[in-house]
Amino acid sequence: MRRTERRSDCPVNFAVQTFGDSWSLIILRDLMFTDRRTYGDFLGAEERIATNVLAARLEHLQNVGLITHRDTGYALTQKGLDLLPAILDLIEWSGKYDKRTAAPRSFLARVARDRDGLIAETTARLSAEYGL
Amino acid sequence: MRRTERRSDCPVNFAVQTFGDSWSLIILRDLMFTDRRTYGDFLGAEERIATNVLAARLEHLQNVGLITHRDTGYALTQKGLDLLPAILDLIEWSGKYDKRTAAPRSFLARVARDRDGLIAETTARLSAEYGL
DNA sequence: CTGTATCCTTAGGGATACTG
DNA sequence: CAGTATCCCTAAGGATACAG
Repeated sequence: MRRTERRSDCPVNFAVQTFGDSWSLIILRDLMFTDRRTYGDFLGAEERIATNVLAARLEHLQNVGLITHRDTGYALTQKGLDLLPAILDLIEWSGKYDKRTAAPRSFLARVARDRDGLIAETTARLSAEYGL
Repeated sequence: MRRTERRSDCPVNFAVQTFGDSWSLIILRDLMFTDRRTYGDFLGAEERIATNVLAARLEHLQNVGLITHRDTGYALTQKGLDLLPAILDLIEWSGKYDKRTAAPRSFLARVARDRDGLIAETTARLSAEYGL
């Protein structure tokens, strides 16, 4: 994202400019689908983000209101949790087109067959954990 | 995307690394929701992409199989069209959180109330146009 | 353990002139 | 109209040492 000013008021552009870098979605994924919650946890993720980059992304995600920082670690905000449907769609899409995908077949099946239920269930669980 | 090798087989990562740059989704948006189909059309979009960048993104999107190039202009592939649900979710999310969003209220209302219907309708229309 | 601070590199992007 | 070709530049990312 070279240009810092908003390129347009298009909603797709808003999304791209808000979390369309190469690490934000990875961190949100961790907060949604894994038990990683702390700085050290995120560093342990398979993708091997650099320490300074992680710090920068965490700060950015706080600035745009997608996460907060508590004593227990980082937490999703409602705004961040509201990206769950979109991210599930991305997972479903990748599951369909990436032959090497690590997404469990059972999970992909569930997304395809019961997307709404999965969203409801996951939202409930995460809302409880994050106190939303 | 500094690292060119795949960072992991996580489906979220696959999506990020496939179209997670700052222009791919803008082009896909044009092919889904506007009548822009040609190089010149894309250049005319509000976001003002540079000519060389556009050419590079169009080539990339062809390489990853999201679009094709016909005499009539660029077209979505099935793989590209399959990103419609995710993009609609992003639009819905931006509509909710971006005060300045240019997304028409009527469209946002439709997405919220009848997402499945909207997807079906749009998919049908675009499938016909693109011959999928 | 949770970050900062540095230093460095490069891909991505921006501007613009040009070509078939 | 549909791109190429250049040149340039900076933000994003990577590596690693250090600090509280």
